[in-house]
Amino acid sequence: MKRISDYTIQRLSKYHRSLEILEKRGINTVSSKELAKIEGITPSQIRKDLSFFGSFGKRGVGYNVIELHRKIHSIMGLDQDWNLALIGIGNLGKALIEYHSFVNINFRIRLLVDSNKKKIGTKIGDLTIHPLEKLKSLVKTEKISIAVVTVPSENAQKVINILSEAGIKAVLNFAPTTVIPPDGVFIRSEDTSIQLEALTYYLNSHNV
Amino acid sequence: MKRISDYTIQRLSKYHRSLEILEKRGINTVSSKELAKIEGITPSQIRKDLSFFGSFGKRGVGYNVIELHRKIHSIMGLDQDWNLALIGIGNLGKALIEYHSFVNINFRIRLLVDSNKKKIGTKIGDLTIHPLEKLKSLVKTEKISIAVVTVPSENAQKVINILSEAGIKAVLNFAPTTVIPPDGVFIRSEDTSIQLEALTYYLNSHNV
DNA sequence: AATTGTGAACCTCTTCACAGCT
DNA sequence: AGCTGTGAAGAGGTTCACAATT
Repeated sequence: MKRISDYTIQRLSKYHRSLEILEKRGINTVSSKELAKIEGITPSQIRKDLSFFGSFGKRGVGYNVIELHRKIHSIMGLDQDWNLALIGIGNLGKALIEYHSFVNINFRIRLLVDSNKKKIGTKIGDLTIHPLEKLKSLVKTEKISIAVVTVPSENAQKVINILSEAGIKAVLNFAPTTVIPPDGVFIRSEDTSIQLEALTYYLNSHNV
Repeated sequence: MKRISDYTIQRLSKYHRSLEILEKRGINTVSSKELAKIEGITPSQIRKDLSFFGSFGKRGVGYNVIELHRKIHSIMGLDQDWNLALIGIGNLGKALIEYHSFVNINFRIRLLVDSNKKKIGTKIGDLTIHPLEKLKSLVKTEKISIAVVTVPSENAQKVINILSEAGIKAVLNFAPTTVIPPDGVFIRSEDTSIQLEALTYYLNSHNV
């Protein structure tokens, strides 16, 4: 199959969420026009995105909400559950553990890791904090496939390299720094300060 | 001036951060090639990004680190401080208040707002939680220009519309839902579940 | 009559390649 | 000799427009 762009993938995830809401409201059918209105994009964009994966609609009618939801669910790899490791148990890490929306039905934090000796061995909920050295074996026993990295910026690259050696192929990075993906590792970053600075750029340039 | 793409703005923010680190290390000069290595992108990308704003380098030499840092600092609107309002004081909101990297030198949370009557009037640090109804007047007195929205998804659009009416032009949205920007309002979103689902998509499709 | 699915056109972003400076 | 700045080429993403289908 032709490589699908990242833009398409992120939009699919949004469609997935919107379809879930429509489904809960008992709506049976949605057209690309209606969904586009919800998403704030064009109908063609939606049709094009879906076309990479098949033909899910009925001409003259639209898409069956339940069917399309299920289809995207499967495309996104959500037919299975995913076990996460959280690396770096500071304020942000703790907030993520408690953050309700984060503990989605498909994602479960199964492993806590920190390098601070004072933290190692202590518990949060029913999870014990482990040292980085144990990562390789714990990744196997806990069947971890995604690591969430909330360590300080200066340690992020090093930690991600270690994760890669331990067999982790996907990382969600919260450290506000550029990290270079090791071979075969997917990294996505959430970087609040970049977002804020993008806003100040626009505010600043808009008032000139 | 020609409209600058969002990609360029986000990269400038990254260059800014890298230059800060180089500056602290006492490095005087950096070439586009060297900076590109740090950022994991091409040298032409960096030169092109900078070219939208002027010519800051010396041919045959490279860029003066301090000078380029200062220039980007100014482009990004960081010559001034920015006052933020935090709307929605749940777990995530509290984490953001405490999150050290968030309290950058240029950004300061000055106003807390929530709609829960039990929370209104209580304090976090030296800030009191105010009701949404007082927003309009408080935005003025506290000189707020950016709102950070950490309310539940179902309230996000409504809250953002109210923020817009109160004169807010820039929003950083953490609610995991699509929001349509009111006229003249810049919105940027951090959406952890989209990032995670992008990762599961890649993990899933990579193993086929 | 309405809406999908899609090739083609269009637009935007990235990379190339080289003239111009230091 | 080395590196920037930039027009042109290339790659990639979005929108158009219309035939196909219900």
